[in-house]
Amino acid sequence: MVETLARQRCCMSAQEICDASAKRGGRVGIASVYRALELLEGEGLVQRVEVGQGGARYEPVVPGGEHHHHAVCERCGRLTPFEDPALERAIHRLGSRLGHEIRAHDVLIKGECGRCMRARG
Amino acid sequence: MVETLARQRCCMSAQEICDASAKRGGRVGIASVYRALELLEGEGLVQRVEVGQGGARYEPVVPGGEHHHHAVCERCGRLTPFEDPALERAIHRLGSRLGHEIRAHDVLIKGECGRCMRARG
DNA sequence: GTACTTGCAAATACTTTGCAGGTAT
DNA sequence: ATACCTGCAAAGTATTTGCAAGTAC
Repeated sequence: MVETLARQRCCMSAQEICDASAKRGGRVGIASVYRALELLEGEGLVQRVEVGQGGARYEPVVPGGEHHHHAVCERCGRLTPFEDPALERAIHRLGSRLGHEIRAHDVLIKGECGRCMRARG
Repeated sequence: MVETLARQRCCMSAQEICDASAKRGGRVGIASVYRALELLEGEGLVQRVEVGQGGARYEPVVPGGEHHHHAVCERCGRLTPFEDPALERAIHRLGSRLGHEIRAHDVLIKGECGRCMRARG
């Protein structure tokens, strides 16, 4: 059941995970969702993403695989995932220069999304 | 007085700003701090930084000047600011590729800080 | 006085914890 | 029976809002 939670692709809030699980038959309390997320995050299977809209979101970590970041639209709130090798390279190069381990990193871009730009000016 | 808040250099929590202001004579309620931060953030004079430790932090934005990001130590919680031109370049290049405006961006590095690495293994 | 700002206290939102009941071993 | 997992409800923290009082014009 804990597995069910992490099966969603995109990042979701704890509440969304709870609701989504409920819809597919598995009734879960919000407390259990948080408890499961805490465990999964500890195992490195889920990562917490903060998009500055009150409330964290969580998304599964693909074990050895792709790695993306998020762009959040300041107008509609839509979250767009993206990946960029040059960005990753820049961050990993930082490791040697900085006297700080880079166990994980997160990049958040804020601005208007393409959809809103097209819809308005 | 609103100015007093943003005069601190590093990023602080709302509560820290409140306490710091109180110490230098200006008694401010936490509510006013949040109200001022909201305004200043709207004006682009202050930016909210989320380091995933429950509670946002805020720091003044140097108008045309330097721009840094943060590395947070997973062991001691210490926050280390850093800047990296290559990283900035990578992000700005992203702008053209991504169908998303880049009005602001944030990079957070998580890992053990130099001090902790030296103190332990 | 009218308009605006402020701090306090109450209200909210999100997350964590205590606990009693249920399941597995 | 023991150990573990669960949901509910209570407790906590962070942030926002309502409001009456204070200040500026």
